[in-house]
Amino acid sequence: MNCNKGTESVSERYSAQEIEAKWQQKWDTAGIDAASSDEDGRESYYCLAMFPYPSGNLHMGHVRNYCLGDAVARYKRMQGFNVLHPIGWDAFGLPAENAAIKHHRPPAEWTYANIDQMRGQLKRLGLSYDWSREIATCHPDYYRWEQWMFTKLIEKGLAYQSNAEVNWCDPCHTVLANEQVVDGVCWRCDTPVIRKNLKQWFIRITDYAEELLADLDQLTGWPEKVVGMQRNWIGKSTGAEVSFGLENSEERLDIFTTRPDTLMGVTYMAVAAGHPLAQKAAESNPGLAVFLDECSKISTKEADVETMEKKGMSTGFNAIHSISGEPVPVWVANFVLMGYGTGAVMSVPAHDQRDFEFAKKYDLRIQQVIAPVNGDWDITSGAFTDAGVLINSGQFDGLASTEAKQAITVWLAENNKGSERIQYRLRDWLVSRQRYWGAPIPVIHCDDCGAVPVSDDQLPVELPTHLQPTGGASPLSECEAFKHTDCPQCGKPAERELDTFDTFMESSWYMNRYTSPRNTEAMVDAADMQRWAPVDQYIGGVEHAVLHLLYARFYHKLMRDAGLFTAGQGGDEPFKNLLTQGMVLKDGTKMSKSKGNTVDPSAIIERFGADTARLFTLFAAPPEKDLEWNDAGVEGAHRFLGRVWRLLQKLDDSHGEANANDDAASVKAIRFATHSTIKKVTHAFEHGFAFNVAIAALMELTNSLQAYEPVGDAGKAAYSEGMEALAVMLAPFVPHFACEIAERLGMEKIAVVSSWPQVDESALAQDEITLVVQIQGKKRGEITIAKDLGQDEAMAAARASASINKWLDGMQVVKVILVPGRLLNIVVKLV
RNA sequence: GCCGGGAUGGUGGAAUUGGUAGACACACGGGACUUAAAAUCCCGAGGACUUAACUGUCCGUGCGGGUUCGACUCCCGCUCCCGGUACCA
Repeated sequence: MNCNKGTESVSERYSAQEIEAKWQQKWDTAGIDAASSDEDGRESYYCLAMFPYPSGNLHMGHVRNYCLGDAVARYKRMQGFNVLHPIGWDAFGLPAENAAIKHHRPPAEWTYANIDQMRGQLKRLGLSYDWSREIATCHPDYYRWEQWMFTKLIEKGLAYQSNAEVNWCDPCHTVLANEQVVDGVCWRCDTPVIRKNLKQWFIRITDYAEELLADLDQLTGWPEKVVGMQRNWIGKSTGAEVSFGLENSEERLDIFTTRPDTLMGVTYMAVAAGHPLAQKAAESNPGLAVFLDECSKISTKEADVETMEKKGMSTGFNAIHSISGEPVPVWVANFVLMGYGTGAVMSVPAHDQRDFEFAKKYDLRIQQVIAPVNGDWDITSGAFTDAGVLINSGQFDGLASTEAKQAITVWLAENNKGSERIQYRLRDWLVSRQRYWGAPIPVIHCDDCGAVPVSDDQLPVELPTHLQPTGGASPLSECEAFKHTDCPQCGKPAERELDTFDTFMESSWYMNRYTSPRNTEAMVDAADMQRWAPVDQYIGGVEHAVLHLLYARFYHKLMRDAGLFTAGQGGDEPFKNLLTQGMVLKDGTKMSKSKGNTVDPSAIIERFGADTARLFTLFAAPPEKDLEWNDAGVEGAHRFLGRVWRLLQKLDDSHGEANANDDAASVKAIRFATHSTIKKVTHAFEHGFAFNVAIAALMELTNSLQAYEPVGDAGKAAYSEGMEALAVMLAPFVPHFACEIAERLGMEKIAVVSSWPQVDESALAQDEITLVVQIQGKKRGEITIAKDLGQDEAMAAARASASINKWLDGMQVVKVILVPGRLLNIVVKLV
């Protein structure tokens, strides 16, 4: 190694801290991170990473998310796009209230302090955000538009009030979030939670179910799994609504079923504990009243409801079978929920496994009405849940399940006992939260006029920010100044709604607000939407695959339908491409404070610099997979930067032009390395963002350059070419470092604004190729032949190799498969 | 429970989407440099057996089957882990 030439730079070691401070200042001065509002001929590109909840400190999951986004944003800038890359704070939410209780500070104080802290950390990472567009959702300038939108939804009938159950803790006198219910008890006082019915606000997302489902087809830039999860979540099913009569009553019991073909197999009905029929039965049945009370002590979590022991009790009432007219006992079951559909289901134990187990447990009748098309089914062994042929179904006997669904539904409709019905699993969006730290729901309750939306000129309804939560009832209920107001309609004294919005409300439209974040005239500006929306690349955790992403898609359509922009201006969908990143794990589980397995990004940055932190998080795993944290790996990333740094030593001041026609084999090899790396790294940015592989390719190029001894002008030029390409391609990942290298290479532009390198195809041309030779699909050797040779020549070359030919001895060649440029597989058999 | 995803050396991962399994890195071992250490550089390495030999053979991508000239990749059946499950965000 030629160590003497570069003695001056040897003494100067790579110092991340100095370099990073220097370049952050330079970028800031140059203003290269701001999205340009001028028409400058560049195409727009909107890159968005999910904004953070300001929890206190940046964690590694944030670092990963934002480094991914920054790599994309920087790459697109280098490709010549005018890039919008904003950041802000999802600042309302439960943790702020919890912290407020713990530290006796109002949540606003805690939240804003965290924002300041985390903003500093993001800046220290050198992320190329347009800070002039920063937003915080807890600011009235932001949530006023959400309140405005809600009043429009009330006017349109898209927002409404209805009863819904919440987890209630009696001693704490408060509603508990699902997260605060641990094994059925309150996390703070260990009291079993009970369900409480409250009047709450809903938004009719079900009105948009069909469009939300249909438009999934447009989302070709989304991972298929996310599209599939949304499709399942919406859960469209076609079935029948069936109306059962009740013995000795005028009332009816309505249910929905996806299996009308099994209707003749109904042997009992099951209703929710909260169903009027159950309540009525309990009045004269103390045992049942006790059971209903027990049912109200399950948390509202779906996982709890579905996995608990299935229990029931008879109401003593009978329903009348819609077709047969036979009496059918009505039971109360703890797994039937009020508020999902009609709060009642028909039960067919012969053809539904849960019903089967329930029937076995309580010795209820099992009536088989579907038989397998081929063979028999032992109905004592379990439910037969497949489609088949109808039996024991009177006039419908012999029909196949699909025909029977149709026939029975038609019969029900003709006899006024039901109809075909499309049902969605998706339920309307419950947006009320009985919490303080959220956007106030802009409604005033008047004794005479009812729930009246706050008028435009009275918006925003500002949340008092000085209140102190205690863990009990919402402090808003004790804030007289907030609570009391006048009815906008009749002027009489009235009370404000004390609930606040679900924080998903804020995160459902922030992507659009970034297009005109300081707009005081409207929620968004149509021209700005035209320019930037939809988001070209959205990046965030898989955990948001359903809820956040579905609500945001819905809200986008609400905004469109409110006339804020047209489909042409903002698209029908808010996010064109989606990258779902995996979590950051340590010791196999998600990093979290409670588990004590967190790694503080600041400590890494302090020790190794931002570029090392960035490089490691991008290199350690493919973006969509979970990333296992590894301290040693961080050191490895840092060492890599040191290796590149030392490559500078090999350069002297000659900078000739690289020439593709230079025939020196070593020049050709290094140029091949350079240009194949450009190809690989570019491919990573254009297809799937496999940055771990892109960085591995850059490491390989580094290894090649390190092993290369530049000789003569052509050699030096090829070396410079490789170094410059390396510096520019490193810029999206380790921007400070790349800029410093580029500057030291004497490049005219700093790396972050350099244009992306082009592949010189002539440097990739090869005269000879290596083919793997397989016999019976097992690798037996390699041959190197001229690239255009065919199967016969390849066979000849294979036979010429002794180590290959020995496998062909005494064999008859049956078949030869040549995969051009890859392999030759020879299939043989004994002669 | 239901929906979705995953499993490849000691570790993180790669494999041009059916064509050389283990790129790149971490950890480890050996060597060079050094008074020494750090840093750096060079070399080695999936496992088993075998050879004078990095010779050669076999096995190997969670488990059990299948399709194919050829399977980490496709199909069927499992196991375990992770995410979501509507009030954590």
